[in-house]
Amino acid sequence: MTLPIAKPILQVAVPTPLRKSFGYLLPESCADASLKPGIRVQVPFGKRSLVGILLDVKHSSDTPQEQLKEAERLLDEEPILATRLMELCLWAATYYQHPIGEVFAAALPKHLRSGRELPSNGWRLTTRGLGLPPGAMKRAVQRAKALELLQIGAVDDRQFFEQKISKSVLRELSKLELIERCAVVSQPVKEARESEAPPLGREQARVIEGFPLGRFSAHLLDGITGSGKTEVYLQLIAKTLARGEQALVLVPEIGLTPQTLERFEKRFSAPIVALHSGVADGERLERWHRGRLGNAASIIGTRSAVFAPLAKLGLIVVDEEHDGSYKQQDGFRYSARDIAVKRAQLEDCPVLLGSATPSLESVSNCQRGRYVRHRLRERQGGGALPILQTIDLRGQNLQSGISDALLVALRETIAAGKQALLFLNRRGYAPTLQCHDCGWIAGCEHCDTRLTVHLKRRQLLCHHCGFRRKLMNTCDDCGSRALLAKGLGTEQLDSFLSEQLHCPIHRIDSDNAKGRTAAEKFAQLREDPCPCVIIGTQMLTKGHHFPHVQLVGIVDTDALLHGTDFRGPERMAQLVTQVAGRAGREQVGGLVLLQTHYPDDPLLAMLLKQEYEQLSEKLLSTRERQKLPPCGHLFMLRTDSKHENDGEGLLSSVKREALPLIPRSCQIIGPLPSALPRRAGRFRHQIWCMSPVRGDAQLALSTLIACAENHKRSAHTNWFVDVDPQEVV
DNA sequence: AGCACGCCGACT
DNA sequence: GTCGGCGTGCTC
Repeated sequence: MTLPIAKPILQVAVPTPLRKSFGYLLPESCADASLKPGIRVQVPFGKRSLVGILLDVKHSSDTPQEQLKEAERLLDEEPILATRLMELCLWAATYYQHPIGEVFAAALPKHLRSGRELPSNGWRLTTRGLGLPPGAMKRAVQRAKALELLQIGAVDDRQFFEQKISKSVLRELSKLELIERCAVVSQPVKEARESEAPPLGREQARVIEGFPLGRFSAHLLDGITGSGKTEVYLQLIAKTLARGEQALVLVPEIGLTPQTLERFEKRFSAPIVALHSGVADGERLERWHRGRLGNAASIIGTRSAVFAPLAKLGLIVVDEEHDGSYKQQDGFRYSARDIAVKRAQLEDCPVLLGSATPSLESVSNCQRGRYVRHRLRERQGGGALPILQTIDLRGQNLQSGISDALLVALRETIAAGKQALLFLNRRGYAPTLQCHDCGWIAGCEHCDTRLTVHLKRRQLLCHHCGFRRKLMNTCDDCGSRALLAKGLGTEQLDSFLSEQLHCPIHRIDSDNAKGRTAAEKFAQLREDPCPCVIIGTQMLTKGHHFPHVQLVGIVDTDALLHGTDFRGPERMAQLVTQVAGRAGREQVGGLVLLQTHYPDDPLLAMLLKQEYEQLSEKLLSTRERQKLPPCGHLFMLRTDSKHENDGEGLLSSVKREALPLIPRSCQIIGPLPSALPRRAGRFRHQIWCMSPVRGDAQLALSTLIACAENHKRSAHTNWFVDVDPQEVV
């Protein structure tokens, strides 16, 4: 007697915001297909047809068999996601409690999500080609050579090129239906011919020599600006390539400038592939595929590149690991840095997090022995550290936010033929427009915020939602013409300094320098040592070198001092240290001046000593006392709603229902309105879910999610979760 | 999130 | 009469 063989059930991750996977029957026509997890499956879903990822093949299902639909077709023969990437996505879906289908969608290039075929990169014999007698086409030398090569199996384009078999020969064979295009896995490019590796410093050499490739370990490269972190990355990548393995390098969103990429490309003969938001979909698929097949020696990319496939991953580098842009701020809110560490674990390779100002998360991981800490305290090329000083603003005369002392310092710097840099984290001319007669303030129609004055554009702009209106001449309320632009922005600094100083003023902010323009400006400032003033926002801080800058001025230190959330002091310390690091790299006597009304502030005092490490330990002990991240775990359930009280109402009832089921170690705080209660016309609220035990916080969050899912969905109220939130405002 | 169903008001 | 507004419910 034979047992009835149960029909296989395909468990599929479907791109939908539902937190589950879906089961499908295997169509008869695919009965003999190989069903490897990681292939794409086209499935009916409601009235639609979607591309999902096969997670598993089962023989039973929770849903009754008769409710299962048949899958429409299998889109791949071989998995497009390797086992380890599948594991990584599954882990991320659990860790971030995010719908599995959307996690997979985030890990795939758009073209693969929409069901397109993988690009072909080689040739294989057709059935007819396989049937050819050995030694066929003896007289057509080139064709015979091609067929000979193909006897072993599929061959990629690069090998034909190396064997000097031309494309036309292959095209003819293809016309004869002897060969066809296909996707081939090729060997990673092994030759890592390094060029012009500069001599290493003692500290750098120690890191590289002792670095354990070949198995999982996590490392923090804690190196002051100018200490040569990038050189350490490059040499470790070289070692990785020499082992026949590939490297994955993550950089912050703005860090992947053409110069950065160039530095990597110049160094290695092996192909380096860049993945960032500027790469178009078609090209992205091409590059993604090259990594998967081993044709790319390394991938360097921003956040989403953490999911990029690499056939033989041997090293992951996360540069400027403290940078906030690694955390996605909408939809699937993952941290690429944290996923990178998990990925290294799954791939069994080392991960190196680098920063001059490590996040408290990483500092804490070092203290707990989870990461190995490597310190680089010497500046390469011997550049001296700049001197930090405060300018006490109390009672001082200010013009456009600049004190006389700072103005003098600027004049002296320019007179000495050097460059100066001013940091002000506020673009536009002024943050407020106020009526001098009645006190009216120009506010945004859609947000609880003021409109920023942009004088050159004659516009008022909301920096939160993008709302704009023409700069008016009269007050909306009383019609007075006495309108004052109050407060300070980079545009105003620009025009003030243009009057005061007789040198070029370069403003670098997103109004003024975007994309290519910014890159060109950076390049120009790097090359040209002529005296000038560079004014910039946060854009300045992200890893750019300004070798000729001698003076750095932090115009509004107090704004940084009074940050909005518990990460404020940490961000302040990182920002000031990073900005200070722009000074004096190749100059002696670099000077950083911080304008402040609070020269005695303890945080500032510590910053002046330039002991970020001690400072971060101090901040960490404060977090320890408050049980805030990374010393406690923080998850949030957030809402945004059209009507003021809907979100809060939803959160209150979710909290009430969930509370009895929540672990004792958990603290549930809220619902609270967000610091900017209304943004882009929507009201925002949140619940904090905190516990010293991660598992407990996770459990509490899933309870909250379960309760939220039980509420009927309203068209006007959205809710979403944020695990390890970056901004708590 | 889509997408359809279904129930009410104000148009040809 | 029916076009379309959005509240409600479902997706293997």
